[in-house]
Amino acid sequence: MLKIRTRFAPSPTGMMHVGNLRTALYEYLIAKSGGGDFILRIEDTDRERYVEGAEKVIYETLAEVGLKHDEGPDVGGEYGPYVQSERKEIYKPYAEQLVKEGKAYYCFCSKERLESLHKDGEFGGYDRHCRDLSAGEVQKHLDAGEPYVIRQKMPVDGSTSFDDLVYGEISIENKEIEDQILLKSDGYPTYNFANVIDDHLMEITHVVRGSEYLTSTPKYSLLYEAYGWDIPVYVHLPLIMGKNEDGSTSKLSKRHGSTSFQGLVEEGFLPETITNYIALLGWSPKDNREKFTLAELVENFSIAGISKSPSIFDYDKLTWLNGEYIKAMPPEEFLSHAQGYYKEVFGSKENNTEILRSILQPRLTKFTEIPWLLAFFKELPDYPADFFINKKSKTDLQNSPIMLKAAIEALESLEDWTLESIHGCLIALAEKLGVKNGTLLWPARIAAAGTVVTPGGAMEILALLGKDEAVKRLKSGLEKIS
RNA sequence: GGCCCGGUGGUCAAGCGGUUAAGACACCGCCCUUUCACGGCGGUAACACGGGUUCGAGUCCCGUCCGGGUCACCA
Repeated sequence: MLKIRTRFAPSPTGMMHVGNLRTALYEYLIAKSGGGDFILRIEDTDRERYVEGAEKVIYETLAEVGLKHDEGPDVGGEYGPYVQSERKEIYKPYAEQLVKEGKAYYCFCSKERLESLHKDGEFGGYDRHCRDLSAGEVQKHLDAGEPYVIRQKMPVDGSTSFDDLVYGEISIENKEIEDQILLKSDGYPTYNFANVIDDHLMEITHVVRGSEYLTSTPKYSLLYEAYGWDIPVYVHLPLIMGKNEDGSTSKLSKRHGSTSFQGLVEEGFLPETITNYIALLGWSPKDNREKFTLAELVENFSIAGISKSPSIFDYDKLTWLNGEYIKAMPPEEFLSHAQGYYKEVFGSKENNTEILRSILQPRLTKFTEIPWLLAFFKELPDYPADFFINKKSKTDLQNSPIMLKAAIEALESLEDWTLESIHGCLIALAEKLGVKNGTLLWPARIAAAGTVVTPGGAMEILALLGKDEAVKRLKSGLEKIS
């Protein structure tokens, strides 16, 4: 059996959309799960849409998620060059070969004429105006230096079908297929044409792409047939959709939220979360597993698990998954992600990263939440007295001052200020006072944080605050309700 | 509009002729708890519709409806 070769063929036109990334991921998985090669090819035949720097984004994104390509513009390979603009000279002879064989022809129709064709009602394609020009006429136009494109002659009757590993056999009437342009008037090949030539030359075995290509695939097959080449295995992927505000769905786009890999990362999603999540959009493993590293995906992936129906990108589930990844992080890794955000809150002030991690790690879904989660450390919010009232903890405006007063006294005499000592001190105090822990700790936490919802409990917050600031806040809380 | 593809809870989805129709996210409730979370337990919620085929259909066939894709000198 032939070695599997798949290719990711993005156009450098901007950010890396999650749909594209998912295609790249599946191409990588198909290749790697079968011991094959994954190739990167840049398709920049549209010089009008070319965006400076977009190529770099492609390299960086692939590197960041770990989709290492075996061949490509930056790593080389035996089938180069891997940038289509550098392959420009390759395509023309192939197009001309078809002209010589009578399978393609020169077309001198102006853009205006083509446009007028579209305006007149239902017409669905080129009217083949130049298809039967005589050799003499063609030569005349050529000699006059008129711009031309080369079009492939498509069969007029019958139908063309192909097999797709996901969608099965698909058949399209040939009358639906127009005489497609192979070579544009600027000398560049069209996407469809360059794609076929390159895939053949690069010996790509599996063509993997979004299902929006399903209806144009017969055109590809017809090209392979014209050259007498083997047709590759087709694997079309269901589309990723977004949900609109009115409840309808459409192709995922900006109005649905961040849709580029970069945007999601900026929002706080980890690259491994994104990879894991998009792998599950349109594919499911045999078992019910949800968490996969890239290596585990390679092990478990199979084309049979790809579904046909489009799926909606769900930010809620992505957020949950991100939290799972955060929870599973070893302490050092957690710290390296959190450090920058700690600085935003604490500045250069030293802080107990171990306590911070213990209160943050179980509840974080994104590291970007840290600043607002910890905002009360930076500055005590102005809070109303009735925050001290809590039914479950049995606290009210009468007993809260008593609790605070007792806590201040006990804490002030505490010599070393550690989580353990504070814990021991306050638990003992509650017992001494004959109240449940909550009755003492609720007011303490409110006074220390000035907010009802906090990561961690009273003790962690007091410990992190440091003795001076902690006592100061407790006292100001006491004043508030005295 | 023509053509192509799809249609299991709000979302991701398992299911390949016989199941009480999995699981996950979200949501709700209970428990735990020094708050909110986390965690544990439980709950609400689905085979688009109509015809066939079959002893038996979410699973196969046809039609309808709905959704999406595609109809460029874009990729």
